[in-house]
Amino acid sequence: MAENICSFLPFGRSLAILTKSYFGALAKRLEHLEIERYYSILIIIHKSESVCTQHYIGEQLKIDKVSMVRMIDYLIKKGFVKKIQNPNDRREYFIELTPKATQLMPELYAAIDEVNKAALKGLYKEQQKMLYENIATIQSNLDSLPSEKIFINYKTSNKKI
Amino acid sequence: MAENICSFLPFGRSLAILTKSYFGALAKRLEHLEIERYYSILIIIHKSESVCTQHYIGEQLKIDKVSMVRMIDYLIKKGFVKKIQNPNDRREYFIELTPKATQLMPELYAAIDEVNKAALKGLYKEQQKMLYENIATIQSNLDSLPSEKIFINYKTSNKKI
DNA sequence: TCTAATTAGTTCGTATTGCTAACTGTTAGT
DNA sequence: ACTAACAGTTAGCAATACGAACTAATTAGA
Repeated sequence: MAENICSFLPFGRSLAILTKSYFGALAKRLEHLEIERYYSILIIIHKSESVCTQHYIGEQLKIDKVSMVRMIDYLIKKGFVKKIQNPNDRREYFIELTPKATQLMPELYAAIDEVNKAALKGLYKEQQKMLYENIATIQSNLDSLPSEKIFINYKTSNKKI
Repeated sequence: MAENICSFLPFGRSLAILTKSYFGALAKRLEHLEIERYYSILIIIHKSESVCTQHYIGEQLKIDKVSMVRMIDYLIKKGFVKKIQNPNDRREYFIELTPKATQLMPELYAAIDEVNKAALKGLYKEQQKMLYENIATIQSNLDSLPSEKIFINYKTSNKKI
């Protein structure tokens, strides 16, 4: 088509489709691992310089606390994180990586790096930098707008394409 | 933080959060309308130069056929589209906008334009153009990677933030 | 022509996630 | 001591993606 029909769609629609494709590729790249979701939670914990509560993780990833409970439960069940009550504030629990998860992190970073590189192929370093900056700008613009909460899910299926 | 923790996350995570924010803002901007979802389906139909089958719409928006059934049913129930069996291939149904939907389209485009403008505020026209191009490039890169199907949902809630 | 394969769309069941609301236990403020 | 706020939990609802099985219609092939 001369004028792609997608150019009329809301900007966010392009992003949604892009996001979907990205996580599809990442899931494929990581399918040999024992875990197929919640990588970002592991990264937040791993990269955090301090201890992480569920509240903190949820804030970073914009995940609500109820969903956080479910996700952390899953990660505990899989043996990737453990929950340690903060003795100084017993309402909180510190979420920590198990050795099993720690051991897995380099591979996770490598996979992410690989998919990022593949996704950004053909963009000059300058363009990549600008892209990240623009995304940050847009995020900041949107954060200042009135909005309704929106629900976004990612779930891998077993179907290969 | 000097080095934002988010910079370590998969690129797609930034996109996911951005997408979420975008649709939150758009939903807010459109909350006075009688419809709160599936705008993109209406746009695909409206902008298409030919008739639209469910199959075609799903392909454009990367929505699976089962979900398409539900969405079209919703739009029919709301009186925004109607389904007309193709006499030349009675397996197919053409999805068409009702006058009610047609009448609503200008406002929808205006709202999208407004949110897009707000989202892209601070980016020069050149940068915006580059952004769109880069997104298209990345999409094309990702389309050529092996992937698993991924599930993405958007649902507005009633909670205001 | 007759049969098999394919296609458009539907229905059912399952899984995931976000939300609200109500709840427990803990901490902080007055 | 009493109350409010907070971290996290639980239960239930809604929305969406998926696979599988299905119907009806069409197309391809022998």
